Amino acid sequence: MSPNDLNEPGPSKQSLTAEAWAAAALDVMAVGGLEAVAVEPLARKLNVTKGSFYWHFPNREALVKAALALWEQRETVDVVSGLDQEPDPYQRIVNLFKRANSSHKAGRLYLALAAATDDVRVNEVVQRVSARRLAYLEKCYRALGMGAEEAPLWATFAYATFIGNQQVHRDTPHTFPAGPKFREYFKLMLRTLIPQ
Amino acid sequence: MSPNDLNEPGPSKQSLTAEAWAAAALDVMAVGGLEAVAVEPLARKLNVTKGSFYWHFPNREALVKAALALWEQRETVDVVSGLDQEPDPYQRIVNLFKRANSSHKAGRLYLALAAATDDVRVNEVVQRVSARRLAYLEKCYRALGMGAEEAPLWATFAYATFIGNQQVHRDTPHTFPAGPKFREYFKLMLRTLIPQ
DNA sequence: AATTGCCCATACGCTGGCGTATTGATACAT
DNA sequence: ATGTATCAATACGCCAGCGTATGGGCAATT
Repeated sequence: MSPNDLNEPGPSKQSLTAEAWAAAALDVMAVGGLEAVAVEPLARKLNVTKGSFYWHFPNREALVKAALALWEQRETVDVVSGLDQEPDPYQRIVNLFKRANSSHKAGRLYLALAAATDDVRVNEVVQRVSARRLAYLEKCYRALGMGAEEAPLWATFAYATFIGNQQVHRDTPHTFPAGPKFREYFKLMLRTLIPQ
Repeated sequence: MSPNDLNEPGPSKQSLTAEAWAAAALDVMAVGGLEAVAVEPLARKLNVTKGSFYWHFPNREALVKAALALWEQRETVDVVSGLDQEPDPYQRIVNLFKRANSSHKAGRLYLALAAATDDVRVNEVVQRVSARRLAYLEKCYRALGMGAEEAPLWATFAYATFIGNQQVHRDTPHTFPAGPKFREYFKLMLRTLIPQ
């Protein structure tokens, strides 16, 4: 969303907002997981001290909550606004896949959050977001003329595949198809996962 | 592997071994991730003090290394020994899928490790294990008569799908197909991912 | 009986992150 | 100019986990 002008150089005498803290929390979460959302390290990264933090938030808990809320809102808005105006259901699924395989950062963030589902609050949010995505996919498949029996299965199948792609791409970047190979791979997935 | 007789009741006056510590480390890792591999909490769980731990290991680092080695060995042995004696390549892939969707614990463990790939040592091991699995899958597809161009793509596709299944199943257990639905889902994946 | 080696308990200091309390600085309003 | 609200710095105590040092129990050996 906001191209973060924080980090090293940061004069940026603009006062920090709570949302800026939440966004920064998501940033580090994408790299270091939930545990990386720590007050003092974050403050250092933002070139302030925790004195600032505890003005905006009562405690670390609140920051995590805010970050999760921000993430959920981003994801939900993304899905609903961007994609739903495409009339063709086939193209809608294609767009979903494109999006999933493009924004690296969002992918890493999802995986980081999904890895922290031992935390109850995280689990709730991840479940909601995943359920929404699944429901959306199912709707697409039904719009393609698929029955109420098959559609959920195909939706789960497709969703699992593109979550798995993010995972595999992150874990073994070397073996993951790249360049022209990727375009082939992409087409293969599409024609396999969208029966018509 | 070993049905852990540790935990609460534990009289078990058998002295602990380094491998027992490593196994316990993997256990907690499957639930709480890499950060959960902490010396003192683990010692409590094993009904000893860290005095024991620091006899077997020089430090936490060594424990993590040992746990990773144990995991890699388990995974590799699993893949090579159990599956490779099946002659039919089709059935081999089926067995792989069955295995992936059966042992919950192993799945959670993989996801936990994959989530900690910011740690260099973890990343190396995960990469090796994933690469081995992918290579194995590719060999299966080639044995099915697939060309050197297509086989890696299908292997990646299949691997991503069953990694994604573990992920989705963990993150949204409610929406994941269960019981008879799952058998349908399973068959759908098989006939889609194994062209013949 | 004494010794040696294996395995673990206890006690200690160190570090990093959490949360609080207090003070400081800048902007804006009056 | 002076006061007030907003945002941040500093200093403090607390806790949990890491690593060390040292000693204790309990075999097996001699």
